[in-house]
Amino acid sequence: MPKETFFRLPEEKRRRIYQAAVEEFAAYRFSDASINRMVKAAGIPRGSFYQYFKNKEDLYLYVMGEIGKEKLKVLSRYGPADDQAGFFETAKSALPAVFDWAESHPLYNRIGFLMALDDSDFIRMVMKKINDSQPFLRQMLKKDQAKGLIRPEIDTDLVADMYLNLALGLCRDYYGGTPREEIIGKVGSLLEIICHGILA
Amino acid sequence: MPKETFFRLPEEKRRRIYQAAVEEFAAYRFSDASINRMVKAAGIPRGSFYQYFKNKEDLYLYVMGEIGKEKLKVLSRYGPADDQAGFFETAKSALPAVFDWAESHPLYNRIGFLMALDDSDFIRMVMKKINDSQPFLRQMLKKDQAKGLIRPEIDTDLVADMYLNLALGLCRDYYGGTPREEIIGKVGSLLEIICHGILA
DNA sequence: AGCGGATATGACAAGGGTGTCATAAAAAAC
DNA sequence: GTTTTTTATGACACCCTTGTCATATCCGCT
Repeated sequence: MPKETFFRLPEEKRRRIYQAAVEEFAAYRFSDASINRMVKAAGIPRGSFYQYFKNKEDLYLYVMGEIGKEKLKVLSRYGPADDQAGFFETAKSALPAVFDWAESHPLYNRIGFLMALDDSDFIRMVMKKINDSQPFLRQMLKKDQAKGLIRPEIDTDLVADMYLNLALGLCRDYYGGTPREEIIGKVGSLLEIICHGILA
Repeated sequence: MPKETFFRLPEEKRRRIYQAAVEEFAAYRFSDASINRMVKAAGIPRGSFYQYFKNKEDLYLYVMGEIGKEKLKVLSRYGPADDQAGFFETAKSALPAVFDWAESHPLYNRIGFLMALDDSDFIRMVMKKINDSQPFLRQMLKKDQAKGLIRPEIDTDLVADMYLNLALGLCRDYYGGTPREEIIGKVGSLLEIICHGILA
């Protein structure tokens, strides 16, 4: 949690600092991010930073919190998913929304991606917390299986991990320069394969 | 390539340096590895290192070369895979060999794993070189498709990427503490799902 | 105007990293 | 034994990082 002083700052300055932090964390993994660079970009003296935040971890958690808020706001605009829709329809229909999110918040998206490349204890902890707070995917698969849509011997949690892993790989391709159209095509193909692979 | 001086070194010292380098690269990604730590572990003065190697990149490439040699030696012991065997049988039957390799060369394996967490240009280049030199998996899938074992509309290169990505994820689980038996079970299930997903 | 708390600031300490270089020592050649 | 070549070595210069702290400045209140 940032210190009180930070929230008492004039709006403009606070935004400047936030922006610089986001850019730093989108350019470097948490472990490689530098407060020196960040304060320079924000145009504040180094000492001030420690007046606003306890340390780098504190800043990171604050940024993650803001990203979470924004994500919730955007996703809620897409309305609650059809309660009866299965995993595949949901995954497919959510694709545009996911891409819209990624392309309208490229920096936020990059921060999320870079988390997967960081093996520090701190980031592991953060990722675990985020994962535990988003069990939608897993529940949806379990529901589909209960309905008999998915073969009973399939481990749905494994499928969820599979999907998330593959998504991460595609995300990497995306940052490697593969164009959006191609990625969308690949996601479709992957879903198709998994679909064929687990359906009853 | 190390400098001539390095190869003229007494066997014992050379091995000591190599061992320290392997341990350093298995403990830290290339970008985070420190020559300071390495020379300390090897018990040689800092200046000597630069007498043997041009820089960290030079050392890394040398280690990778040695690992490659060792891998080739071990894999060739398992004999050439049946030329008629398809992707799934091969992948399944190769599982023990892969695990044996990983468990008998834990440090080498860790180095390979850590490469995937490094996004420096240098490591990207190294990974690309390694990937391009091992097209077995891709060719095998194409052959299966030509035989009509795999549906014609499937993009086999995508399947190869899929498999490699998933393997990487499981590797991560492995280092996260998931026991060998569980991983093997998961690999089997994943192969099963992909199999069902792409077979004709 | 004067006081006091909040804020701003850059120097500082202490640690890390890399690569170079002059010199010392050892080895080899003569 | 002297000269030449090879190797060994740690100090050095320069870069970076984080977190602290004494001091300066600002701002609101009396």
